[in-house]
Amino acid sequence: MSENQFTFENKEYRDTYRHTVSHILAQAVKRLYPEVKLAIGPSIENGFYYDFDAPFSFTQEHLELLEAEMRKICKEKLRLERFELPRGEALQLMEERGEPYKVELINDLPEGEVISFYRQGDFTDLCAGPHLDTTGRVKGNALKLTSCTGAYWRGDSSRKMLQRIYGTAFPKKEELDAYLAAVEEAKKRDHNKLGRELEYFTTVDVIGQGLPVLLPKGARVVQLLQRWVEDEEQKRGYLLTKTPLMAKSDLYKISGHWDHYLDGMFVLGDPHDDSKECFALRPMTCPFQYQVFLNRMRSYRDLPMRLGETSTLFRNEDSGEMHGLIRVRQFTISEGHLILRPDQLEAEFKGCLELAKYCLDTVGLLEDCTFRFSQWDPNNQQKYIGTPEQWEEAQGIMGKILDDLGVVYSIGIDEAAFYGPKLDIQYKNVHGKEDTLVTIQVDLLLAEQFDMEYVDQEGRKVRPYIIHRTSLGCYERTLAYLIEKYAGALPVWMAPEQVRVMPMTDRNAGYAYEIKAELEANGFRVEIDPSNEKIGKKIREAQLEKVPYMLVLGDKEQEAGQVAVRNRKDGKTTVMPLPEFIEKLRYEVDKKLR
RNA sequence: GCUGGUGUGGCUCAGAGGUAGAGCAGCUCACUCGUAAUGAGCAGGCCGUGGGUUCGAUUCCCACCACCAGCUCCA
Repeated sequence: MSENQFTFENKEYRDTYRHTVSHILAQAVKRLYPEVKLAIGPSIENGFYYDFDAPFSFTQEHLELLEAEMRKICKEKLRLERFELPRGEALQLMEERGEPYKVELINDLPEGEVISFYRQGDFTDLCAGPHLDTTGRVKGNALKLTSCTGAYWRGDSSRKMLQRIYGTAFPKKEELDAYLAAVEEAKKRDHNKLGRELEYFTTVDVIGQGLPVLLPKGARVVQLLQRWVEDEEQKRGYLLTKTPLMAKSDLYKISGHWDHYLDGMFVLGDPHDDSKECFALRPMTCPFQYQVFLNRMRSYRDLPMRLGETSTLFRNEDSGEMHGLIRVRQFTISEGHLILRPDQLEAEFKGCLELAKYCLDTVGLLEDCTFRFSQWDPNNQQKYIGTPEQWEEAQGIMGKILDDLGVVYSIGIDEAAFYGPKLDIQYKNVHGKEDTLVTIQVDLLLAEQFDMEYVDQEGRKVRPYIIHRTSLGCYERTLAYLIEKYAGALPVWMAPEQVRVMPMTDRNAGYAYEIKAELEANGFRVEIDPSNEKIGKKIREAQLEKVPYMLVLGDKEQEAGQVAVRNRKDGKTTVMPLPEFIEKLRYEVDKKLR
């Protein structure tokens, strides 16, 4: 065994260490509150948690008492001893100790599975291990209970909500402090805070949950991303469509949304009253865009048909789901559907992936993305349309494409759309929570529902394949991640305010306005500092540091007909003629430099 | 939807059972200043909304709404 096996560089050791700390937490809980029942307590990415069923709510005060008890347990240097029991004795032990959750876990273990326990002093827990040999190896001053919150038993929302205590632990206190400081630092980039401070968006009580208002700055960024994506798609052979934001229930009955997605839709009218028309706002664009294909009889020569749309969607999310710009009830995505001959599937899928990667790379998010192959769950068939055979076929084809393209992906079971498997491109926010940014989906089912067909070379009518895809995903969500990625200081090409003009004195105000007008005439986004326009007022510094360039204009510059350019990146000021600055800006914007 | 927390002028917060404060931002005036904070004055609040308890509530209780973290669900 080499020495560095017992450091946090080694994930296995790190997990073992933190899992042991979670046992120490459970032991502390049982010592202080014996009536509390134990559930499970694994290590996770940045620490560990343990779920408890307690007749009271844990508070910050409880956590502090528990931390103190945990430190005590570390000092006691209790040995962790593993032992195995046959099923009957294991059940008896947990029943005697009054642990119903552990009893359930044992009952669910497959026949023949080894049932192991770990004992440390007066505490024994059902656990597969592994663990450290003694609680003395845990540094008491380098562990911290970070939060407590609700969590469903076995992740099932129909079962009891338990209380989860999150914590973390490191081998040294300095490492713990550095981690906690990094977490605090990350929170400063939180788009939900920064985006409001910098006036990208706001929310309004009387408008409602999940319905953010994009303020001029946020709207500007979204607008230029949309224009750019639409142009890029046009270059790649996409046809732009504009389809309605709502439709009669009839459309959704054909698509399957009425049966599989009704809870997620905003319905206008009474779905149970057949005497009147009933509408619903669209939660997806698919059934609308298919109508473009269905407009007339299609030939194999028409395929692939690549349809793109900057599409606004409405989804009636549960009230607790909304989060800033990341999870909302109305959003706009770079939607698109490709209608294909089967032999075109692989090449077109590749084209979609290349486009998505190009878009994400250009805005700077690709380097932090991960890929997930989202599959159906054969044990949850009521969620999906189609037969197991059709699903196996679609997933088989998609898996082969992904492998051929060398995509490194994880597999997400029961993460598929109701009509097909997906490649989801995932991104984590500053809190470490992951969401889908871009999705590319293979759909062999909906063409049949909509009776879509084309005439092949032999004159036969054939069902096309369909790819559902986004290129930059949802603009609101993308904006949120951009704010977090750049801490609000967006690259010049997408910055809502590219240049701030600051007259030194009001003698220079006229000159400043001339410069501003000239820059705007060249298509740049400029503001005059609203407070410095008059002398002696303060600068809006919090926003100012997010603006890429500041032009300081005093008597000297005015007389020489120049501008003093302060670059945000290095803080340096360079004096140059305006045309030179315009050229510099134009270069950065055209090249989309970051 | 579930668990916990929060809700006081545009923002950050203080306050207390008798009907509200500070700093910053805003406006006015003065000051003409070289790259993150000039000075003086003014204005701004039905203390999230609706009920209840009370002589009296923004402060106590209930419901609802919104915001935050997490769970579940999803782009």
